[in-house]
Amino acid sequence: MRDRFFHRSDRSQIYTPFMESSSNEPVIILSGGGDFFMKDLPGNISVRVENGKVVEIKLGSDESNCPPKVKKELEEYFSGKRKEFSFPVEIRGTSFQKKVWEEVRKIPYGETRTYREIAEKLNTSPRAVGQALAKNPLPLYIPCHRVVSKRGLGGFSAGLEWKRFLIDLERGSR
DNA sequence: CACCAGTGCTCGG
DNA sequence: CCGAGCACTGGTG
Repeated sequence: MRDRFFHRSDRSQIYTPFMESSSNEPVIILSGGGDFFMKDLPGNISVRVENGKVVEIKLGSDESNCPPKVKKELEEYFSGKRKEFSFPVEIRGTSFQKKVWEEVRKIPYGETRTYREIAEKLNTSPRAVGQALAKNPLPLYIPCHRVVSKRGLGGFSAGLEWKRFLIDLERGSR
């Protein structure tokens, strides 16, 4: 059986069975494309898989073809039926970034914390937390949209529209 | 050393 | 109450 996965540089087909790849080749799996997900998402999404694990989720990317397991979980999440993900991931970052991301993963669905609150738990500064979150390779899975500034929303790499959307989604007002 | 997805403070509307 | 300016912050390349 052949699936269609893509190199970042070269979008020609490469075959790698999802979750079973033995090669070390970086593989890109893309999703989105119009009605692939719910119609009112702020944008499409792409997912990158290497050696059977999701290593990058990109909001606002407009390509196509996502592994079925991941697609299913994302669609459930976006329709409000799923609160956590079970697909395999590999989290890549510095040790500090991993600490921040781990802490952020503890924030319950539908709740938010401030950058300062996260910083205090880790004995660091809000600024450093923001900087680590800006590098989050797995938005949604590492729910950085649940971290807001003390006054307003704070920032979001994929755009504040996404951040608002995700917070509203989890609040159930959607 | 110069960036930053932050925060608290101080002014002036 | 709001916004602009400013100092301070701590990890990163």
